[in-house]
Amino acid sequence: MVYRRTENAAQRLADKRARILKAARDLVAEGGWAAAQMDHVADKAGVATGTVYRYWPSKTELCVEIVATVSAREVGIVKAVADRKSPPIEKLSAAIHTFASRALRGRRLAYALIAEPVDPEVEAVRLEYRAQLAHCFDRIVREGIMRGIFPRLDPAVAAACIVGAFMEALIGPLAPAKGTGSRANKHLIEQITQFCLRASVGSPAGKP
Amino acid sequence: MVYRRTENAAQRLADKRARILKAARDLVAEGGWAAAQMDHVADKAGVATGTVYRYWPSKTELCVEIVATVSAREVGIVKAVADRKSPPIEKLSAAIHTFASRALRGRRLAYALIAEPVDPEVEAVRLEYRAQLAHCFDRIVREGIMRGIFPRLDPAVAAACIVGAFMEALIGPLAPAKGTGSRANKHLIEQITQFCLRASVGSPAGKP
DNA sequence: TCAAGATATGAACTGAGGTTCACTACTAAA
DNA sequence: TTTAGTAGTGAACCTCAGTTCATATCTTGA
Repeated sequence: MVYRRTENAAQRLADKRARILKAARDLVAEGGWAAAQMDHVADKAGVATGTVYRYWPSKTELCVEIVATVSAREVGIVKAVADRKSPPIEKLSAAIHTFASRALRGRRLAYALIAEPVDPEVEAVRLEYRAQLAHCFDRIVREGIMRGIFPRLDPAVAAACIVGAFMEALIGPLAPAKGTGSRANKHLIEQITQFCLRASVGSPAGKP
Repeated sequence: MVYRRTENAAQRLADKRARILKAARDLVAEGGWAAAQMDHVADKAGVATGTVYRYWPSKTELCVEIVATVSAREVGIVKAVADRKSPPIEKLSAAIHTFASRALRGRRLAYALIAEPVDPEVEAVRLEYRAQLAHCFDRIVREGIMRGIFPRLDPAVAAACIVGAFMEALIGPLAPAKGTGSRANKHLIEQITQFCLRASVGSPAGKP
């Protein structure tokens, strides 16, 4: 046997996989999926093209992993907000606010994950992400209706509208891209939150 | 000179261009941009691949024309609603309703035009379309605010939210695709309209 | 019917990007 | 210091889709 056959072997392999994954993720964050060409990924990771294929079986699987890891994190955060014991209105506000500020920090990546189509296999994971995100809002809306706080709207449609609204306003091509200042971002997030709250509750932040 | 050099010559050319354009548009409507490969377009139009290039200089220009013609029609319709002399609330409701029912009729095409990215040149036209669509809503919201009917929301953000909301709920991948029945569609459109109205006005259809 | 230009054809070309593989360089046990 | 096995390399390969062009076919005025 050669090379150390210790627990480190597996560790080293995982590290390298992660390094390549990070390189690819960074490229997507900079220029979307189009920027994540395999030779660029290799360059960014500081290895040769062929080496990438020692750690990832195909570009598709690499992309799937990017979507899976990043979206698991984001959904987890929003889900945590939805699981709180506070009133639905507060939860809705917090969930939108949380997601929005995080998405704004990495607009390009958020856009790639949410809106930019890719090949079918990656697309499937991406849609799962969107569905989970919508599901978080669906639950909040249901709770609000059950408690008689929200009007009788269709929770599924409302959830889709909420996701669509902040996606478009935040990271969509119509989003006011100029206002990259933190002040402008704050305003943007507040406006979006108000919009969605008013749509769900009938008045912003529960103040009628 | 050969072939009739009458006013018909130009007409025949225009007809053929249009026939190819329609073939391409139909393909996009069926399977999105990916389905609009040049040889498929040629097949659909009943000509050879090379013939397509006698009438269209490149795939890009063909796609640009698809986006331009279809979106000009849709924006025109929504704009007409926004230009009416009726109260902002009614206009907003009508604009969403109009756009939504039309988009539902051709979901795949609407999705391709609104959400599916393509190559940069086509993208530019596509963004112009979205911007014009948002602009219609921007104007309605502004008018509502000026008249003191709508709360003081940022019209640009609200417009983006409205467009995003109904896009996502109507034709986005999260849209309830199963409910293709006209009853389900009616419900969907109503819910979306209510959502956006409540968000802008504070109560659905102006009934507080 | 014929000539000449217009129109149509589709096989071949081209470039981009994902993938492979014969080869080199390295590591560590013997 | 071998040496067997592992990691790394990058040029070559393959596929796919857009584009071209030499050739064939058609149309109309003479």
